Amino acid sequence: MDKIQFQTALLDWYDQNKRILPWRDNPNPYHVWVSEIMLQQTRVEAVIPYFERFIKAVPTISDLATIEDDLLAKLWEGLGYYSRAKNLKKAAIQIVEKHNGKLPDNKQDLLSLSGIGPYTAGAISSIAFDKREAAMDGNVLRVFARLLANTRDLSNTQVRAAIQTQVEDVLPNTRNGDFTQALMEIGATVCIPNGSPHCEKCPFQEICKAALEGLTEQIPLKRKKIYRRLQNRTILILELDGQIYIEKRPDKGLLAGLYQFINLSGHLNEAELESRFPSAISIQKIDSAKHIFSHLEWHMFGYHIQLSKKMDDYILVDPEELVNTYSIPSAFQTYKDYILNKKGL
DNA sequence: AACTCGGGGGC
DNA sequence: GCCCCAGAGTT
Repeated sequence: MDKIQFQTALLDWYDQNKRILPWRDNPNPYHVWVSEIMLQQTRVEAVIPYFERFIKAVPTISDLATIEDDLLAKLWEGLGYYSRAKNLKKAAIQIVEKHNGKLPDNKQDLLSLSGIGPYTAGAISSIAFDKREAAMDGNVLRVFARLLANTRDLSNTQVRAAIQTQVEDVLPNTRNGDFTQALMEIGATVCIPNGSPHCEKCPFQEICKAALEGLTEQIPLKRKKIYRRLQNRTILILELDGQIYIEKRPDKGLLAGLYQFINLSGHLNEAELESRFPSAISIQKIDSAKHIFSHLEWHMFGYHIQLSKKMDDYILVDPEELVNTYSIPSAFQTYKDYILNKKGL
């Protein structure tokens, strides 16, 4: 199978098997950009509802450049990797100021924008502008590793660079956007990472070295295990006459700039909370919860504390307002549910 | 090169 | 539980 045959086989497969996805309806550069940012380390199925809501709420780059930070955070609530949203707005401002309000079409200028790295620059320039650029994501890496039976560690920089060159060598002279998407699509739906790949549905089953040699389970090489550090925390539903206290997280670090219930480091008992909140009318232990991040784990105790006096520094909100306007990350979902279930308190 | 940064789906 | 996902930014 020569290069032309490879391209034709892949594009034919794509034409017959591509999924209907909202960012493919009207793939203007802005839509492609937003979708690519949302799709970073995030599954297609998770992105779809966020993308549709986001485009309705923020239809253009100039809308994005001037969006209120809290609204932006709310539109990203639950999607994770929240710096993506901040960088998205930052890049929109850069585009308005330096690129006449239009997304640049070439990889180099795209790379200068916040939140756009090598993969996303290649993806946007090929998908939105049909440029002859490679976009190497986890799918493409895996597909090529299997095609060529590359048993090396794909986290290695040199191995990735070699595969990047191999991808660039087969890029077509037309339909570059479809070619980029087709490589990822076949990786996501046929040449899948977990479980067995669906080689019987693959147009390359007769040239794929991993398939021919029975190595699809061994390739790509398993990445080494990552250990998470554990943190104990105590989450407080601080209530004053049916309203709840929340606070804004610092604008750097984990869950930056999002809102949260008042919480403390460690697992506190009722006596410790009594001395810390002398104006408490009642202290009731509620649900415990665990939340897993990529690199750490929160083990949470929960307390519902009714107060008799106002507190400084914190934000007092109605339960409806808390749910409808403040972006509260999924780590606190158990305690959000507690409030919703107990509304009326 | 290693670490930070979220959350969830599928097994 | 465990793996990994249309990765980028920082250290």
